[in-house]
Amino acid sequence: METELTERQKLVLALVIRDYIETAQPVGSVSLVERYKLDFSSATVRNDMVTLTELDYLRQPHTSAGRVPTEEGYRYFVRQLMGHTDLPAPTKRTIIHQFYQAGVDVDRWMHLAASVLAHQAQAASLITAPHPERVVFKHLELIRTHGRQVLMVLVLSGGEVNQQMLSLAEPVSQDQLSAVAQRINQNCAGLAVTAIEGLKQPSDALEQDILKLVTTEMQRSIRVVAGELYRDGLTHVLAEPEFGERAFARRALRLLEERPLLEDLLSRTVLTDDPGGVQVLIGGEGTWEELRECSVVLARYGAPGLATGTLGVLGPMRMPYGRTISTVRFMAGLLSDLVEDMLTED
Amino acid sequence: METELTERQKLVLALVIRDYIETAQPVGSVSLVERYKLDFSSATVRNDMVTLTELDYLRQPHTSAGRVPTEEGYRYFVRQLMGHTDLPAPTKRTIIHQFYQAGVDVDRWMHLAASVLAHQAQAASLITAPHPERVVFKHLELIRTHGRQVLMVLVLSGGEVNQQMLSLAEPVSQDQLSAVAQRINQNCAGLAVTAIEGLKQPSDALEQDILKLVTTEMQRSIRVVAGELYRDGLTHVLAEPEFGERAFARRALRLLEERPLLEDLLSRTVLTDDPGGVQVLIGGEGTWEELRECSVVLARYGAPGLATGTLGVLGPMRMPYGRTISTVRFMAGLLSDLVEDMLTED
DNA sequence: AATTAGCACTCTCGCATCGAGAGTGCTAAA
DNA sequence: TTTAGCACTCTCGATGCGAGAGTGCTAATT
Repeated sequence: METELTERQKLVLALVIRDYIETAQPVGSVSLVERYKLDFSSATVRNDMVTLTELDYLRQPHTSAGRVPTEEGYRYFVRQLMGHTDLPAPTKRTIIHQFYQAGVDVDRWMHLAASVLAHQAQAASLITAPHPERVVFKHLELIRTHGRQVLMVLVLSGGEVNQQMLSLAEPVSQDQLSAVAQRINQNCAGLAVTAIEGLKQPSDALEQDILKLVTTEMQRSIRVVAGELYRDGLTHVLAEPEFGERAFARRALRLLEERPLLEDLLSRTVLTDDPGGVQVLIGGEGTWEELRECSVVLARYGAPGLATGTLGVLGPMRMPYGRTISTVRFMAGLLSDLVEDMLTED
Repeated sequence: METELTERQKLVLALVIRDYIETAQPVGSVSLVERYKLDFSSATVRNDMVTLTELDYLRQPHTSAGRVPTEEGYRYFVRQLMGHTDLPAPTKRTIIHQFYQAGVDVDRWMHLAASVLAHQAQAASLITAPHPERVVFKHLELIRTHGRQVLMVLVLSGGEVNQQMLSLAEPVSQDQLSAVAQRINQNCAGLAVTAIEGLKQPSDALEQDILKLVTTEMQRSIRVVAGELYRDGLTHVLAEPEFGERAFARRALRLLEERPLLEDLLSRTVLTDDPGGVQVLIGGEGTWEELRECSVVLARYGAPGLATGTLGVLGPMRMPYGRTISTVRFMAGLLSDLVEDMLTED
């Protein structure tokens, strides 16, 4: 088990990680005692280091170089050693300030959140828009725009709005459209997707088509990763020295750019619904080759059971976990409040 | 003037550029004659090269290395030497095929277009959504979503749709909202923004607020760079050898990531309204430090005077201009057709 | 007058060598 | 159990050197 470490060994591990995070250089026994004014000698540190190396918490790039944390080392650190840190109050105020001067547009909120997160964590950020977990039909509008083009605006529970353009087979007047919309609104208000599908279908062909589209959209909206994806700060990861090898940097950025990869990552990461819960993925966890040198800090936000989204940060494995985790946690809280606000008095 | 080049010198310049684009290596006189089986000697090529170097079309990284094109060299090449190329028919078919299997959602069209463009050009692509140049009010919907939150859906000419969330001071019923929307729709249909502002204002406070918002949105929508920005293929630029220096890559990607920079670029680039016209910006043109090693190929698309957008590609200066330009031109044509379709029978 | 062969010269790049520095592991003493 | 001492290892930067590629110049050729 993990409790076989002495207190001093834990301290050494923590300091090595801390130093390496700062300097990005392998850290040796002598420089460690000097730097942190330890009251035991470098030889002692060396002995502890061999133990830690045998346990696969540390690694040496080559004989006679300093030690570097392994993935396991980081994991142990995050789990046991790090302790809970919280964002300093002034930082919190700064974030809140930046945040609340946006308008009321959800889209802008998300952009801003991504930007703030990326800036604070000095890493790439990603956020999925909040989306309802149980979708209920609220309102439908059909608006004729040009020719046979019709705009369908579908409002679902949780404030989610889908809009989509349709091309009808033949021109229809706005009045006809309004009539269809009205009928559907009366019949379906408050129904979940299954209930709508079970509804006795009316004979009107247009109405039937529209209903089909509505249920399709509702189903699409129920998937885990739905809605828009917001990213920011991609260039931050280029600044890190571990990405001197461009191939690394490309792989990491590709993950953020290609949606299927990202959805895979988000969906395969079982996220607790616990709003304070922040997940830390270190070094791809053996599953994602693209993340070999990276870590991801993820959190779910929103109102559990009603509407949730995901937000996270991607950075180098050598990442200030304490700070990053508390930033992510704090932002998740902020966004949860926002969702809460949107849902009040439903 | 530029006609002081002999035919052979033009040929040499063209070949040097062509070779450099392929190999990314400085090209020397001997390898040039060998590679392209020229019927004059390397010494002759050398003589031409000194001329071209004096004219600032070529440059040598250091004495006794091969020649490399300068920005001026590329410009001359694009302007005079390149000749009009067109995309091969099979490629066109492929693109069209990929393209037309998207749905009818404008948002998805744009995403897809960015993706196709990035893939074809093997570079970073960017597209701005089409937006009307003369905005006319068409339709307004007000939908109560949650609590005092109201969704405003504003349909403008050209099929542009704005949606925005409002927080009202106090709760209003859906019926009241519909009534207000109906009144506004009747009064404002077909009016431009100025006409609406000149309208005698009704006494209803809510209606007045909404009208204010409507005109604000219409004004926002009229700006040159408006609406959503679509990007793709950012990682392609990392693959190019010139970005071995990470600082370069970062600067270039920053330009694409930070909206203000990008808007500056797009707005300061005077784009001809000519739909076939493709603009080529080589090496930042002395204005954009971020683009020192890059070139940008831009085109306007859409229906001039009605609704237009911009699309473009960012890649290394060492870029296959012929292919890229024809790809951009072709995509601009496709998107123009799309806009055309949306506008038919307005 | 334009082109070409020949040649000396220059500069980069890859490779090997070498010494300094940092760090380790081991052993013996405290 | 901790620590001092020491021999050993390995990287890294500097230095030197030779091969290769390319240039510029001059003189001969067409």
